Amino acid sequence: MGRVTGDGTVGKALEVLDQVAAFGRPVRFSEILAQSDFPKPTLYRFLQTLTNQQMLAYDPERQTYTPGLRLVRLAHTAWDQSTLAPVARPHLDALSKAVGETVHLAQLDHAQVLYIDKRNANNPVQMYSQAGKVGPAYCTGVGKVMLAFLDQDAVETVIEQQSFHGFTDHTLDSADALRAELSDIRQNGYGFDREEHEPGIICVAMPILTLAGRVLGALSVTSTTSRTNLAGLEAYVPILRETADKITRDAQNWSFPDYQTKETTGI
Amino acid sequence: MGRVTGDGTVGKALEVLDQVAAFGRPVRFSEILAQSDFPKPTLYRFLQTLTNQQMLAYDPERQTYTPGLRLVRLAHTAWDQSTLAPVARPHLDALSKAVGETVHLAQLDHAQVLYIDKRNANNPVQMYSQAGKVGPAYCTGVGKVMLAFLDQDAVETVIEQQSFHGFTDHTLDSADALRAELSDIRQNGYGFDREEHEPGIICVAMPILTLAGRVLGALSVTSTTSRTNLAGLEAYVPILRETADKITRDAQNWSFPDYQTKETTGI
DNA sequence: AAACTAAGTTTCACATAATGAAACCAGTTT
DNA sequence: AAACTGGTTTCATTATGTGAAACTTAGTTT
Repeated sequence: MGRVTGDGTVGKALEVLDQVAAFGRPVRFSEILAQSDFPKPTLYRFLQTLTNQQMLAYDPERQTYTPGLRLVRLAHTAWDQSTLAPVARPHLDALSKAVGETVHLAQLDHAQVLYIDKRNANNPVQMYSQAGKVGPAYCTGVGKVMLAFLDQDAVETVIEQQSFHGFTDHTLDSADALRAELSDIRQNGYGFDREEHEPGIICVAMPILTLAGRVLGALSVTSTTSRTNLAGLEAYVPILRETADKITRDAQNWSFPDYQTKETTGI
Repeated sequence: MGRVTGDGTVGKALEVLDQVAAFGRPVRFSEILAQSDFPKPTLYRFLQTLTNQQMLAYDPERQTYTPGLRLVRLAHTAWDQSTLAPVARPHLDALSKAVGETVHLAQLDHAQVLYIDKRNANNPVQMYSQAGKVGPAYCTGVGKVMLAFLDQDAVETVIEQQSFHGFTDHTLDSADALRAELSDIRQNGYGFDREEHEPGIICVAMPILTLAGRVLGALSVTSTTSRTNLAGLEAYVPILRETADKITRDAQNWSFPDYQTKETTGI
């Protein structure tokens, strides 16, 4: 039959969940239906189930669905256990204090960049708003340095999945351009975003690798062309490398999360 | 046969997901099996499906499961669309700056307090680590003020679900004690945490209500007995009330999320 | 090295649960 | 009042999920 999901009913339900999330705003049944491959009653049932399960929230007033609170609860654990964030946190704090610019911590998820943590330039942060955000891999500093250190065939798989939308006129808009850039990055050990995603926004990025060389994530320091330039950002390379190394070291050791006291401090 | 979930296969799968998350650490198949009502192969299949779907992450090295990255992605949207956080953010920033103490924004989820956002006292924040965290309703400032303004029968339902564990010797450890406290809070319009959850930790909390009086969430300012006392915290009541009012007002207006430009700023 | 054991994985007959065409039920519009 | 449109329910059919039992490693013991 038609290409669906694999993973049976559960997979299908999660597909619906993704669809709703993808709208990025409260959506009505009919809007989802229009996007969906599922027949009306099937979709209807999934939405009911997901809502029951608090994976979606339903606003009876406006008759709209949004992703539900249960996700927030679950994600807390996910963030704390399946990402670099807890290990990286102190190092990210230090880095942030040292450079005084916006810093990001990201990981690769599928073929996308997933932002895991962030410190804002000066104003005391509004984080989670950004953690969990996804972005294109081919035109962000963190994205490119992570791709650069993937193994050859993994890169190709990921490259195939990029859509190469030209955000600015500096955006690398072809697989070949990207391959060349990745090769450069591999050479240097770090990379830049030269206003490739947003005009005026530049960054320098450093991969976080295991001792064996596997990609764990990436760090970046972001600024604007009005405040500095690439040469200015390059000055941060040493401290970025240091920070990345520390994270690597901690991650390596910490990999035995031997029964940490689950809740030492109350919230 | 035995009480399960309702919501068919999807519900069961999500139950498993919760179980894994509840461990709060990477878990092996056999550990989950021990907790689970599902027979071995059934559980096995669910874990496979969830892992496939990135709702769980599997570490083949240690043979352990943890909540997966997909949750982080999804929660971002949930947080941004189904919580007070985006509306409250600027007001929370202002409040934080004004009082210089740790402030929390929370909502009620099931019978628990779900922390949605936070600003730390002085050190520039490590938020998401806390957002998504859940806590008991009966012995936190935010929990109690939210319960206080629920309608009568809703309160009773919630009270039944509390477990009344005595965290400290100030903890309200019975339904009746709690009912009395709620009545006081209703009188005053705000409430305290008198070291009920953690010794030395006190807070003043203010509900966020709709104009019609329905509970949306709660705010709190937290401090320690070494730095101040309840009278000291009470001084924050006016600014807390003001902040809560502003959030109410914005939430009321903002409820038509009329096609906001999905991504104005890149990350 | 043969005999246990425990943890994880696969099989397969069976029963349950998901499926979706069609029908139904508001509200709205023509 | 007839013809939409968006949402909900029914129900026979079928696909899917189910779990006892069997099997496969890998790790211990005798």
